[in-house]
Amino acid sequence: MNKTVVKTLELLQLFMTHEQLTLQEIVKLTKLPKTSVFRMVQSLVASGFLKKDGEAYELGVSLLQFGCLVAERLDVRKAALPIMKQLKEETNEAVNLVIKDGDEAIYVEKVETSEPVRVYTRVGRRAPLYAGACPRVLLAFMPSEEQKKYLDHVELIPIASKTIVDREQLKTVINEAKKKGYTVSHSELADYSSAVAVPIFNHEGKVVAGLSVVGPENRFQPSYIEQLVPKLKYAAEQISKALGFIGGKNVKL
Amino acid sequence: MNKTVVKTLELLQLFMTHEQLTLQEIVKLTKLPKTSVFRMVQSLVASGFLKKDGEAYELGVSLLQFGCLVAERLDVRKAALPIMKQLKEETNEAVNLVIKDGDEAIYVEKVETSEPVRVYTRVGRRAPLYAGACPRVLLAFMPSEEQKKYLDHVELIPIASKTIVDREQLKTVINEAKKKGYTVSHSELADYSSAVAVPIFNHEGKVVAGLSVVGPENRFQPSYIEQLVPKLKYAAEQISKALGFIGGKNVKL
DNA sequence: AATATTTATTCCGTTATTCGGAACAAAAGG
DNA sequence: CCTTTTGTTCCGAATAACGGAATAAATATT
Repeated sequence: MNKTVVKTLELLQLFMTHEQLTLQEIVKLTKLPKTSVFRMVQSLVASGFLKKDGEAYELGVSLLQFGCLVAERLDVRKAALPIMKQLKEETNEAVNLVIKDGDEAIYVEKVETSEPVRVYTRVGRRAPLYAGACPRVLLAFMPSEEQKKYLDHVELIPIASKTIVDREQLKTVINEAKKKGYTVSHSELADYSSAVAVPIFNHEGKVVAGLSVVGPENRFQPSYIEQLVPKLKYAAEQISKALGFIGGKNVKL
Repeated sequence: MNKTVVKTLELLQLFMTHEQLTLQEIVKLTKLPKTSVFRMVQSLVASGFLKKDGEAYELGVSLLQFGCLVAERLDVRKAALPIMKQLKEETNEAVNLVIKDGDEAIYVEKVETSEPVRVYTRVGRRAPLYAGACPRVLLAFMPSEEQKKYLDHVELIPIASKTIVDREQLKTVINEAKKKGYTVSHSELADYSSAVAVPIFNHEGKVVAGLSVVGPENRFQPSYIEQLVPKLKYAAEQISKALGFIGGKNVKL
């Protein structure tokens, strides 16, 4: 592996949380020698990944191009989008699609609602697999050994007021999700926001994505959730079918 | 500057034109020693910029995150989107927004139409500044010395059937654009597609983007274009105002 | 089933490149 | 005018990248 490259790309990651950074600021954040940072930044600028905007540096538009390519090439996303829109029409709630990336969930598509009170999620956002309905549905339906390994090692850090931080409770919730085929979250990733999520399977019967309906907590009462679940399940089924999943078969676990 | 980093990021650029690449294929394309390519690819995988999908490598979802961040942070885009949607409603044609990135134009936003016959442009797509209405409008309104330098050195390569490849003709078209405040293209970037574009200015009176209406060539007759121009100009004015441009003032050239 | 072939990965001595302190330059602030 | 801050260049030392060759793994061929 190539140390310099990894370090340089780590540096680039700083720009995920900082819109603009001056050389000095990068030096402080990375605690790397100024000269080294300078060289790395130069290289990133030369490659179009950063650009200098007056004093400070910011992400280059090349990254926009890459991002769009990735979005286009995600075929779950392609299959899901029309059905997500339909689901939004039926429920009048925001609909999200997440996939697993390592030990994290990443939001790859969203359909916003026009409701005055709504929950905003950003495409590209990451969340741990244990928090939030949509990430957790990925966790619940992942191969059982992998799941076990994850559950044994993961550190449960609170993100919002009701993030599950108890390992046993998490296991219970996951088992319930597996049994019922969906999972619900209240204020796990953001306060006052709730979600209901179901899994999407590919042609091999493997979970490839989670589909969720998200909205303000006060609206997500049990009776309302009961109404949402069949709609979500139907949508997920449609998407899974589009990916070649043969309905009815048992999921490999 | 950091050679290894630049080379590695060059390698990554291969994935803009190739959805998937195996190690072998990368070696052939780059003509670099296998071991070096291997190391670079490993580094990119470690940083989440590539991921291994079975045999081959493909772009990692980290890039989706970066792309979304860039999109969000482009304030021209923020200001333009609602007005672009409105313009689409008025004209029933696809609307594009491009900005300049070095010697190229890059499409940063689009609003699609529901017309059966339409032109598809991908966000993140690049085009030279001399071809297509939208890129050319950036060229026409850029600072005159910079424009001169560009025009003296650029190599005019045909892209579609009517791409302008004659330097003098290009200069004429640019001067016309400056005078009229808009420019038109027919089959310059893609056959049978036409566009009308106008400039967007920021608070300093500098051109920061081009706004265009794109559609099938047969629909874009002179009489139709005459109808489009005022609508486009009005929309561009709105966006420019949102960016702090004080209308009426002369543009710095 | 054994062998050939292609592709991926590890090893390791050589050397080019990165490293980083220090000096320098430029700009901002007192 | 001097001080301070931030960005850029220099250069010898040290390390990290290089790449040929060997190995391993997976595929194809006989």
